[in-house]
Amino acid sequence: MDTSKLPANVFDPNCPSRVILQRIGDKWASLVIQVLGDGPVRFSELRKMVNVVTPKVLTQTLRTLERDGLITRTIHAQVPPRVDYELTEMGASLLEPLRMLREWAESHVPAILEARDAYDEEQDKAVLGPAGG
Amino acid sequence: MDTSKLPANVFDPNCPSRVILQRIGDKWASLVIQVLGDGPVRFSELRKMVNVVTPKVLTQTLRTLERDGLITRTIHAQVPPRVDYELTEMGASLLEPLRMLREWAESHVPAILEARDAYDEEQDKAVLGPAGG
DNA sequence: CAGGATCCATGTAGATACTG
DNA sequence: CAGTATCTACATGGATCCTG
Repeated sequence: MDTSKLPANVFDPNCPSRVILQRIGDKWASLVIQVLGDGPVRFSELRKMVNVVTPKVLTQTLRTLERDGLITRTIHAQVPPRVDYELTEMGASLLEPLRMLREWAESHVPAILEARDAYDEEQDKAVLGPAGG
Repeated sequence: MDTSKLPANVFDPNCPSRVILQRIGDKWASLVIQVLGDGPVRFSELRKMVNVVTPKVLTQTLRTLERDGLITRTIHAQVPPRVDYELTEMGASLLEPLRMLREWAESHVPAILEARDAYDEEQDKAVLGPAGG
């Protein structure tokens, strides 16, 4: 495949654009981004919104996002401590494609569930044999 | 959480729409879908396009996609054997959101790389200490 | 409040060898 | 050609405990 004309190409295993797609599939990253879409949120608020994530994992997620320039981390030197996370411009620009994907996902849930059901039934029949039903 | 009014919600850990997002981030799934965007492709062709995937992993990916109703698997009873994979209508409908995401990813690669560089430099400085530079 | 450190469970990818 | 079976390696997520 000739990819010399392209600045980036997901089909190239060495291309960083690959990791971006995987960032979207990250269990928490895309959720965090969407939560931050409404404005800055502090750590504890973030935890409440995604509900069941441990601080370690949330921190990991946030650091990765920060490193990639998608969010900023602002420390308020106060008592009690307060740290706000906010989308950067680049992070905000991801909101739209992400929203489309989320809408696709949410709207196709029933169809996918049906497909799975049908598939699993076929598999069961096959395992039981043609005379098993 | 009361989600009775919603058909689906990515913020609910129990909602299947979550796994869809992760399917997008799957190392091979989204690539396969995009390859199949041009029409049916057989197993060996698929392997060549994504190049480095082992048959086991590719099969796994394809089965999952098939189970979710995103692709179909057609066996041609011939010698040599031939199996074609093809997008379903639903699978094809994922092409658009996926393409947008891919474009976002590919176009933002430089900015992200820069952000990482900057971030890593800051970290190094912090580790060395204020008098270390 | 906002994490860091440590240990553990799991899932997913890959290597390798074999089959219809 | 198109897979399946088995084993291994590593990344990711989570539980628990501790700190500025």
